[in-house]
Amino acid sequence: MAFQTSTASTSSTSHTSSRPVSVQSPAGLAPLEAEAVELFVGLAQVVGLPKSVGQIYGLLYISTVSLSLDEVAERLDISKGSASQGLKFLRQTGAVQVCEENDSRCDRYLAETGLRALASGFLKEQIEPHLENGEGRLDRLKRLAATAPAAERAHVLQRVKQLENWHRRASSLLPLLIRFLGK
Amino acid sequence: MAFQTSTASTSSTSHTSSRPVSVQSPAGLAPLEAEAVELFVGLAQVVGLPKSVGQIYGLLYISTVSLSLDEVAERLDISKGSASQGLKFLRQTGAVQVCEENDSRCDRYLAETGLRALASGFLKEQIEPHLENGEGRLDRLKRLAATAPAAERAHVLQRVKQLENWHRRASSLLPLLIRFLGK
DNA sequence: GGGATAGTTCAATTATTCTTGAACTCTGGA
DNA sequence: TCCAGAGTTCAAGAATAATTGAACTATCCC
Repeated sequence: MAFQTSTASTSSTSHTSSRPVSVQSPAGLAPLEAEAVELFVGLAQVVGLPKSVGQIYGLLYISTVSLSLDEVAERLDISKGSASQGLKFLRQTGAVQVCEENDSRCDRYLAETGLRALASGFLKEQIEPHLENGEGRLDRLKRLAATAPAAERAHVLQRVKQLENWHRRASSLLPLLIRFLGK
Repeated sequence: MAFQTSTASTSSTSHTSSRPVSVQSPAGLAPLEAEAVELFVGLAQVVGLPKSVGQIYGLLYISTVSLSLDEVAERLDISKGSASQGLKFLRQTGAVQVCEENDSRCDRYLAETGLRALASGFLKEQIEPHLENGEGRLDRLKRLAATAPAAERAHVLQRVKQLENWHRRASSLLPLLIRFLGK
């Protein structure tokens, strides 16, 4: 639950040297950024996502400007590998976007901040697949239930029916949820 | 994602010997039970609960009769420790109940099968705490945002306001969800 | 009390998941 | 063509979480 202890970065070109606390660009997070990152790390854990994903999204969420992969990795003090994977995931779920109007050669990222987009991306990627494969499971269960010893059959079939009911409700809940969160 | 590979139990008193496949009482799961257990193991993973919790609930869910801690542990081939912890959790969230009308000395368990009870127990235990401590986080963030460099202040305050909005919505969603799933 | 059964706890082990970093691909100059 | 920067991949290592099993407490019955 802690959050990465901030061992300050190693190599930083030291011109002008004096930097009070709240920096605006290079490696190391300003307190505000650190707090935002921490908040999203917590959120990530709740929904079962790796910490690095929460860190990355948190940083982009609070950032005033778009950031490149390298900047993200450096500021959060995580490897390029993690940053790459995290950003890939966030792109896939629609939680970040590659910034258009780009001067530099590399991609720059911006957080998508619409709750609807975030939630629906997450639900589609993380929940829907499970609901779908649940269907197969239920079918198998139903078939097995039909062959159960007579004494138990009624009970067991009732349970399977209840599961199917749950499944139906969960399926219908998804779009409702998205609507509730939408705009 | 697999589910415990079923290494059949070691010591079983072998009278009458011939047992085709679908047994009705002692250690080892009947195919129907195994399928139910597997289904709930999957569900457990989705919501971030340990596999053993899914196994235990799955077994109790499909079971026609109440089961004791020892029976649960033996049939699932898990340790008493796991069974104890898993059952404790399930009791706390209201997903299983200690069976009244009890002949034997030990406690016997029955699955609670009302979707509303299950969902609200889960949400209360697993989600609500995070929402509450989120409040503290938001406050801290707000305070930091107020001290941000002027150039960023407006942007940052806007983001914080958005987060507060999300938080409000999530809070109001919880009771709605429970209502939707209820009865 | 003494012995047996039921259940809990928790340190050590085991399993799972995340992160790293080096090797790799791709692309755009020079 | 060759180089340099941007980004990806994935095996190995580190970090986390779950499970075991043995020691313990509590209770019931003789």
